[in-house]
Amino acid sequence: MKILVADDDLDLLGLVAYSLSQAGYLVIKASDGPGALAAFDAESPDLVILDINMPGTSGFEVCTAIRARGDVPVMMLTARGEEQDLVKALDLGADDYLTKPFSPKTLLARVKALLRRSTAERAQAPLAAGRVTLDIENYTVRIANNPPIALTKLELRLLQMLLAQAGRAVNSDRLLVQVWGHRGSGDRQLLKQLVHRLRHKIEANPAVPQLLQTAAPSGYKLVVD
Amino acid sequence: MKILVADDDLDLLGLVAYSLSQAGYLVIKASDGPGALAAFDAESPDLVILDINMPGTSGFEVCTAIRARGDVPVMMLTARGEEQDLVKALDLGADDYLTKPFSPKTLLARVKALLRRSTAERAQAPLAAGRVTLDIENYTVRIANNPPIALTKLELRLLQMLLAQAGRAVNSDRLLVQVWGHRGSGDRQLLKQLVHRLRHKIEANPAVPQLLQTAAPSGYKLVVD
DNA sequence: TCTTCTTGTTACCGGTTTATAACCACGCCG
DNA sequence: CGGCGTGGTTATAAACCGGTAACAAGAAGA
Repeated sequence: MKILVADDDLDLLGLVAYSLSQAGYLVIKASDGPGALAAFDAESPDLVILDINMPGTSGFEVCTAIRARGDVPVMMLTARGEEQDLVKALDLGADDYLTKPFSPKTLLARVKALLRRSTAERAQAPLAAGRVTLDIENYTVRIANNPPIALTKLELRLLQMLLAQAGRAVNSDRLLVQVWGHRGSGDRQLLKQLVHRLRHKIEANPAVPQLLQTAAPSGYKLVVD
Repeated sequence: MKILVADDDLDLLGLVAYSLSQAGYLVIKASDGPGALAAFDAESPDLVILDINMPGTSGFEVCTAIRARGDVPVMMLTARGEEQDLVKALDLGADDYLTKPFSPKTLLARVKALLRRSTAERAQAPLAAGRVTLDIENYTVRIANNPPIALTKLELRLLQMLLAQAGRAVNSDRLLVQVWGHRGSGDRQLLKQLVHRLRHKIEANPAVPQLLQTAAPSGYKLVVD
């Protein structure tokens, strides 16, 4: 998870960045408004933390600009007792705010909550690579421009795993665990069957697979080109 | 918009309720945990404001119970300097919190932000989509220009959930939780029956559903054209 | 209280999906 | 050549799922 932090107070910036990176987040720093926007465009972070009081371009303007670009969650930082700011920030579309001073613990808790919420909202984007498009919601695949093909639960999961590593071979044991869970590990027959059925669905000629190919020495890969 | 407020401090409860109702919200009050849950089930509010420190059932427990029933936004109230509580509350799935004492202005700003976010998330779950119009007050649906059809409580909730995601498939487990709460989770038979009964009410030919269709491999969707 | 409507429970049917087993073809290596 | 491991295929059994019916339990209203 990538987090953009913008604050002109370099001490605070360093502290916030340190706390976040300790917690495993990748942090991008900016010390003014224009810098924050440039970094936003370059890095497309998953979350933005903005100080309201920055010289030049204020946090408000940056927030507005970010809102215009998409729905990345934005957290505003404000000095204590500036309720005006807070109301304005939330009206501009900020998702949360923190009043300085705050503890790293609080920061992390709020960041975590925001990220959880936003990833939960997305979650349902179609997964695609090359000519293969997977519609997880409707349990269908679409190859090139052909009509969508209905999939079963297991077929979907197998394709999902292969698509995530599109073009590269995925080990059989790994697939077994990912599709069936640990229960099925070691049972190659399950995978054989599933591949067989899936090929009959998605391949023009199942005997000579173009998409779902066998990869030596023990695995499969999805060729998407 | 309906807001449920639960606090054992009756002065504060009154103050909060007054501020909110002045702002045009419909307020339901509760002074303890069990009362809050009962009111929640009876009124299905759009937002819940919970004091953490209540005698008997704590705000945490109430919060957990509400999370289990759906994704209504929850705001927690906590006394200053209780960061443990705050972290715990957010981990339990609370969406926001306020530290006492707070001004009515702050309260309203946060409430507004939470409600805006949740309604945006729900993709403005309306009472109507395409030719299907749901009258929640009167427990009726209207299909195209036909006369309204009376619904039971469960039928209404099911339609409400499907209508909110009109056209898209909704997972059975999700429906079970949303309609029955966690109690019914895992019991597909309940859903089967409800769908069956509902189809007999709203479909011209229940055997070939045009509106309430089965979505592979485990869900239903409302087709509204 | 009695009656009616709603909801929950159990059972069964037919279809699909998944699991299990057996068999074949192929390449590898002694 | 012949065992052995691998992947592909076929066949069959078991599990699961959705739809339906019938009935019991519960809630609501007269």
